[in-house]
Amino acid sequence: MLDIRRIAEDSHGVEEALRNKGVDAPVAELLALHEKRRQTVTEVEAKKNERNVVSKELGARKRAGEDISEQQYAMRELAEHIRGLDQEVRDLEERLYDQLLALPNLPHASVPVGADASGNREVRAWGTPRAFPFAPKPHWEVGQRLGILDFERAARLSGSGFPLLLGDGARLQRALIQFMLDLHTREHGYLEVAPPYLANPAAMTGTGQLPKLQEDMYQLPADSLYLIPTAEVPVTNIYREEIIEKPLPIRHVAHTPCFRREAGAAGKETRGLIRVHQFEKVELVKFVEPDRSYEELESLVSDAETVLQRLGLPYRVLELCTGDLSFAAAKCYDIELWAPGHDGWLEVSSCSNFEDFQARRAGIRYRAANGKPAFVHTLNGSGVALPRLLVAIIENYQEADGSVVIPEALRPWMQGQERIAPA
RNA sequence: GGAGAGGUGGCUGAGUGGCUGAAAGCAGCGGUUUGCUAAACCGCCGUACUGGUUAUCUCCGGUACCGGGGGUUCGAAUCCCCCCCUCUCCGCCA
Repeated sequence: MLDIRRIAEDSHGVEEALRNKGVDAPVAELLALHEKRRQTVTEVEAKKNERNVVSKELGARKRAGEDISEQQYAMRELAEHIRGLDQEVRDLEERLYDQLLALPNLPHASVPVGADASGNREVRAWGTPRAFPFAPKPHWEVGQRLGILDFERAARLSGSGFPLLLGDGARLQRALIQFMLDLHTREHGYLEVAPPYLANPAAMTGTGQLPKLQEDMYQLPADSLYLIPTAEVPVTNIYREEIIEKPLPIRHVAHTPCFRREAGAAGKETRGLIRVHQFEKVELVKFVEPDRSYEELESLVSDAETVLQRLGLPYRVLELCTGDLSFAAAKCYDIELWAPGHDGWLEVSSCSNFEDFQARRAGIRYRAANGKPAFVHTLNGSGVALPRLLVAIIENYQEADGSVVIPEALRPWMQGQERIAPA
């Protein structure tokens, strides 16, 4: 959520920043609501002061045995007036709040201006795609022949877009999760957490999934809960409505399943494991002091990159332009893996600095150097998402005979197994 | 799911209609004492909104907040209603 006072101070700057993100913000209307609310609050508070003063006086006179029924009648009218003004303030605040909740975050000044993904900038690339002596196959062919992926039976269970891993496929995924959790906790200083997979509307609003992205989520209306689309939601909301007293930064890593409806998506970009309704992900989340959040963003990206480097998978890092930034992000890097069978790049991580956007929505604060409460900056990034990581491993490490070599760095988590061969 | 108990400031814990933004203790901050540490003593010590003042971190007021929402009353932490959460017991269950 944006700070209405910041909008008031620099309405033109805010308008332009939002336009770069492709949003036409009703700034004038927001400011009018804000001003009207302030006036009404001032008015009702004066009335309440009067009520408090007179009530105290009436109490004393009543105890002294005076007849105060006439004044009580006048006070009843005052109370009625106050009730009306209170309602007016509530209405104004609700309208203002709803509008502010619908506004996306402002892009950071360093973010390149652009309308869509074509404006993204490659900041670096790592690794060299392997030269194949044969035509590399897509992962769904390799995986189905190995018997580690079964899309048809999965569809019978749940519908299309739900993965079913079998045997060494399931085992490979489990090993990758362990490998990543161990890496981030032992070498990168993250504290592992195992959060709930269902979250309430307040949590979803805190991180920015609500109100805009309601249609993208699986809902459980009987219990007013949503299945989490990412561990970002439960982990970031751990400190909702708190003034964090422990020292910052706080770095958390969590492995969770993620659920996304992905309504409308279909075609080449969704084949096999590339875009699914349910997937596993290891997520990194940070709570940091505002003046350190951009260096923490760089180290976050680097922590995710380490996973791919250890596994020997070629990737590139993109800096997203203003038009491609997600709703809540001020700045974001995507990491994309090379997938030779798919013959394209696959996003496996998205590392964002939300600055105080989520913190303001969720009420996550810390004590600044002057002892006053202030909003933290929140960041998160995948470290990394499993299905596309599996795709990249299967496609990059496939052999002519249809087997898949297990990356050396992963073998300790696979009890030394070196390859997945046809059964 | 059923029955009961309870939700007060960072923590513990008083408070059943006005004298309570809230006793007391702990923790924290500042100071005195001290060779250092500790102890002792003194003071400070919630959040948000809002008016004025001021150099953005100042100062002086006001309003609201004792799980959330609504109500009764001139006046509610305190009385009533609904909801949420925690604990105990029973039931169910991985």
